[in-house]
Amino acid sequence: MAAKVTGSNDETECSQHEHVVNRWLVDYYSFLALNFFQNERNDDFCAVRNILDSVLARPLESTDDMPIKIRVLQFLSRINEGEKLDLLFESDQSLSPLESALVLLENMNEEFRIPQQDFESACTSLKEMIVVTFIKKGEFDQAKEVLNKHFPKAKGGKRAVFMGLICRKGKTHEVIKQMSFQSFKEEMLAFCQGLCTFSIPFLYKAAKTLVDKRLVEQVDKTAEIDEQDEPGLSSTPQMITIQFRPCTHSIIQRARLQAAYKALAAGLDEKTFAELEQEVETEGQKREDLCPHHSSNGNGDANLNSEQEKLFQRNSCSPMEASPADQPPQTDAGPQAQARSVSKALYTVARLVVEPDSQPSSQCTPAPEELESEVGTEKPPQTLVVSSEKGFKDVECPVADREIATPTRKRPRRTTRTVSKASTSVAELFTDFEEDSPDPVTNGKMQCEDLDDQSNISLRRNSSKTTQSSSSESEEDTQLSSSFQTPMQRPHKSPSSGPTTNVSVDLEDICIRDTSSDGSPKRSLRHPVPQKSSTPHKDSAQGEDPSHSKWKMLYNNAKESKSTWSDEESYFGSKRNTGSNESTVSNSGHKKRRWTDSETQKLRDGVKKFGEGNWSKIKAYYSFKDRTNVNLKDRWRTLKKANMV
DNA sequence: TTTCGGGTTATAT
DNA sequence: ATATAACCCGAAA
Repeated sequence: MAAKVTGSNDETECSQHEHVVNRWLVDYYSFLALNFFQNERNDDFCAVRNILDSVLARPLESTDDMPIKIRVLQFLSRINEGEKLDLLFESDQSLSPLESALVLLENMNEEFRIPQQDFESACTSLKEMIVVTFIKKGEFDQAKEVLNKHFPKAKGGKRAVFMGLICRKGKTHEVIKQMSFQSFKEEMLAFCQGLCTFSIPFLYKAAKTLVDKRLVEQVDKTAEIDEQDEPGLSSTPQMITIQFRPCTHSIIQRARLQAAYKALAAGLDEKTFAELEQEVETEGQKREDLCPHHSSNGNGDANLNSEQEKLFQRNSCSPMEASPADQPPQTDAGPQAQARSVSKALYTVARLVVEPDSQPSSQCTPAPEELESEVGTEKPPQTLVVSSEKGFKDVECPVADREIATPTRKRPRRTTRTVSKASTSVAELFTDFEEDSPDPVTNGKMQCEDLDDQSNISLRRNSSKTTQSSSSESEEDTQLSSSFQTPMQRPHKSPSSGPTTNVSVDLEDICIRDTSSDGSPKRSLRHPVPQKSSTPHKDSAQGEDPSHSKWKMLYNNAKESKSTWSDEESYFGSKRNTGSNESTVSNSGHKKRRWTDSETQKLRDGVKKFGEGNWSKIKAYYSFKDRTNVNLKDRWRTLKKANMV
């Protein structure tokens, strides 16, 4: 807040605003994307994903769970295109969408704390689906390759079945029939929902509130209009509170409007105010027609009305406006202020949208805080009317009940506030929404029906996870950052940067560091090896892409928010622990980081390409997150020892 | 500076 | 408590 206040600078303020708004947008579209994925609305999912790419290219505030959400969406994007083997998410390696998803999954496992069992399960399903997909498409050579790669040794009956099919070039088998891609997608979705909660976004709630409000107003309007029409009013109108109910066409406003109109139209012979009004009414009616709910029974839903009224009363404006914008996500100003200011930097840098390379690094600072969670409150489901869009509908339904979603946030401070909505001022209202979120309970509900079960579960996990995730992120960046399709480039290594970073590798490094609070973008992220993006591209398309950059940014932001800055390293502990040890994490030091399959595979490829012992070359060519030459060497030694090479 | 190999330590079982 | 993967450190090239 401080920042805001001080914000003498318009520019600064604007950029800050943009960060906030973009955060809302990301939240909102992430939510929408998940719903589309869930409802099998492929086109809508892709469209929203593209929007997200664009928004992510802009500076924005991050929240604790934003990084994982982004990762999740990237992951789901790949899953969604899983059967399209011609799509490439990673430029370099021609990985199929599902292989790309696997890489992302492994990175997520490192960056966030994912319950090991869930991870293993998802991983296995994904690996099997990779093989099955190749088999179904008749790509037996690739199927064999991935089978050997991911299921090196015996792994039960399925491996044998797959191998049998591959050998005889058969595409059908009971086992394969049972593995429908649809159920696989559902499984992956369930897994993702366990990783983070896509609570009802602020914008959604705000829109809903507005819609509801309109309904109510209409009702009121009809009632009140009569009164207002009276001529007398016009005289004193102004004083009246503009504030109350302004946004809508409330009566009061009308009076003001009339006065204003008279003044402005004084010498003209345009329509009289009354005529004008008439037109408006006509329009209004038309509108009503469109929305049966409201019009038909003015007061129709009691629920709605009452609730909305509350909102309205407090808010003078449409909810949207009033909302949270102001509130910084977190409660206290202190940190926030910082965050925001930082973001500014982002602003500038960030935009690089166009060029993937440019990366702003860091920047965005995150505001940790929170998200607003909730405006919620509204209950009436019906609001739908307004939303003509299908998309919304889907969303709405679930939501309708209550929302409140509060994601888990990890952020510390926050005064505990109870969520009472009753709070008075508008501002508070929003504030509450945003901050409070603590109620997990409510959260769950938002998800669509199918998910419900899961959602509960997910919530819990999330909470723990998200937290972790925040701190952890290391590798992911890579992914995010890289996301997008870029086909080409490998990493260039950037000029050598310090020892640590070096190589082109991953953004992760970068990101993490970036996060370091300073905000100075030190490392630019380059996209090294591009890995995947959310948006696939066939080859042709490449053109734009801001996508990755955005993802990266997000990432960065997100990370930053977390905190860890200080640490230089990326993961603070992260890794995978199964959970228990945070202590370890906390240690400044590093803990041991287990090698992922993808890393191991890169190492194998590297040795194959450059020969054993040329660790520095291998490290420079491939992106290894936070591995030193010696680490590579040691890993190779381990592999040899285990006869895995 | 990079690589190697022995020793140490964190982690999973 | 044990086995082992991951990591550290000093020496050598």
